[in-house]
Amino acid sequence: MATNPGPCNNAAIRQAARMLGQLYDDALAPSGLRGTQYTLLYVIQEMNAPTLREMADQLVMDLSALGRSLKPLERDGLVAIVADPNDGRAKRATLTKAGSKTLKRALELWRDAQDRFEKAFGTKRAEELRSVLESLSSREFREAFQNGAALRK
Amino acid sequence: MATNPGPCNNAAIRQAARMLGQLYDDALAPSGLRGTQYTLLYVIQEMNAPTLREMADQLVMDLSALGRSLKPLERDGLVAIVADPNDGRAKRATLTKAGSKTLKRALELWRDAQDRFEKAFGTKRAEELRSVLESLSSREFREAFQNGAALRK
DNA sequence: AAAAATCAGTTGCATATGCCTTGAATATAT
DNA sequence: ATATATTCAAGGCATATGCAACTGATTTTT
Repeated sequence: MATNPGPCNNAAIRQAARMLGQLYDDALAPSGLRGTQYTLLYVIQEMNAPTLREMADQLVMDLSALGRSLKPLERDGLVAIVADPNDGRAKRATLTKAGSKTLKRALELWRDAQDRFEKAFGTKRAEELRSVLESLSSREFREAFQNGAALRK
Repeated sequence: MATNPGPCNNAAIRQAARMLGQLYDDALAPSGLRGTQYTLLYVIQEMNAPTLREMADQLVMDLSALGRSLKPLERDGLVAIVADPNDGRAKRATLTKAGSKTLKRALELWRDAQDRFEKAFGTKRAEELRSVLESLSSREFREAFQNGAALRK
């Protein structure tokens, strides 16, 4: 039974995130990227030069936090932040050649980690995990929680 | 379908943790505690003056990270770190009177948040969530992942 | 008992994140 | 066309976390 932080959903997810974060960080280490950085590069490629705002929304993260997280990647020449030609306020994140290359390399490591995850956790459970996490990250859930109301599916 | 950070388990759990963290932080705000701090106080009470090492193990977190997280609580007089009488190396975390009081107050806020969570997320789903998170945090899973093997259990 | 291996915490260094404020640019309302 | 509101990003400030190096204390070897 352990003195688990109570069945606190928040504590539980943070703990699991810390744990998994380390495993993925280790797996990606050869690429020089941390798990979070891999995600950033991936999203930049996927969204094709998104503005920081768009990226932050996509990742459900604070804009300033995102900006800071990109700094190390910029410094290391993997990401370039360029002004948006149509909106003087916006800036877009793009992958440099080195960034694309690093991402490509990291993708392989990531895939391997993902595979090991499925194997160790079980396909069924993994499916279940992603499913609940997706619900958690949804706007619907947040609103339902804030309203103290039930999730209307 | 959105450009979800790929079905990356790591990215997904971090995202969900960020989201939920904010909701719990908001809920606990009246007590002056962040979600993580609430957890620390709770664990200290639950484990009854644990050494930092014991706490760190329980929370599956880095010892130095724990030590630093306790600093603000110490500074604010909610937690006191005392030397272990039997082991010159160890230190134990204890709640001060103010700490207990704050925790008690926070507990109510937490319970409310937890309730809203169940209601918004659904009891069944909540159950599912805690179940997968617990598996994730287990030593067995970590080892299985690292060995690239399947979880024998 | 002396030397060697371990263990608990601390500190330096670095990333991850969030909130609030500020400045510049754009969009809206009048 | 102006004044006003909104939006994007940056900066200051603070917590959350991890790793590696280091010190002091305890345990294990020899």
